[in-house]
Amino acid sequence: MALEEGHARFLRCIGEPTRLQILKLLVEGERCVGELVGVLNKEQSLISHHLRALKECNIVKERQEAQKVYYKLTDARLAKLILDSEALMLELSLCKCQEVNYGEGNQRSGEGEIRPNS
Amino acid sequence: MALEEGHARFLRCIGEPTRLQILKLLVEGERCVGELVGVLNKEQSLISHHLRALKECNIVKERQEAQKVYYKLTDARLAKLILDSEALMLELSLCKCQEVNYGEGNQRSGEGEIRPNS
DNA sequence: TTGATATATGAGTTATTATTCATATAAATG
DNA sequence: CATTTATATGAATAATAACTCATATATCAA
Repeated sequence: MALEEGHARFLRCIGEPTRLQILKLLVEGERCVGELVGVLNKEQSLISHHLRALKECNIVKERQEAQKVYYKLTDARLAKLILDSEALMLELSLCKCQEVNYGEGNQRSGEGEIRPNS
Repeated sequence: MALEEGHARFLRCIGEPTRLQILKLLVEGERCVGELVGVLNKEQSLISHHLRALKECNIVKERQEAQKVYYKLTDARLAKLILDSEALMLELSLCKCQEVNYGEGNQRSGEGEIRPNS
């Protein structure tokens, strides 16, 4: 059962919304922590914690440049896995979020942009 | 962010050791609850709860025959995803379970620390 | 009908994980 | 040196999720 434990741990590590957002940005290329914080508009410590979780699973690796730390995927096949699983989820309506519809996936959050709810 | 939520939910649904064990059996073909309970040697109610979770995510579907209920994957691509992600996990040593080493411990890591425990 | 078998369910408890807050480290800059 | 900028960390709390136990439902067989 050890095999399933590692496998499960890996899938759960990917399977968290904020980490998925991070990973989808890293699919496009290397990003430093500050960029991720800015784009995702979340607390810096939260992003750091999630990056650590990803690093501990060998899903991402880091590279320091001056004060900044850049992260990227450890392997291109991870990008494929992430994108493929997303496509499959959508196509098979797996885990449909009943209260939300996916079609409007256009999040263009700059930093500090706050939308008044209507 | 709704997209990532469904995606994450799906990955977490797969990413649980017992559910993965179930799924890997279903990759080979349809199984009824009793068979799963017998093979996995876990409580019947636990297996039932996990099957329900998988069903709610549309990952498996059921078919009743007499008293027995047979489960199978809803789509063959799920089997591929499960097997591919396992292979990738093994190949990249993602989320290595500290207490067990997977294949043969033949990985010569550059300067990585080899910590059998943490 | 009764009893046996197969599966499902809900409540309660425990375990795990995410998030925040405060603070620490570390590199650059003046 | 002190300060600013970028990132990391630990403790505490909040939110989820797994598991067990008791029990419910449903089908079959006598």
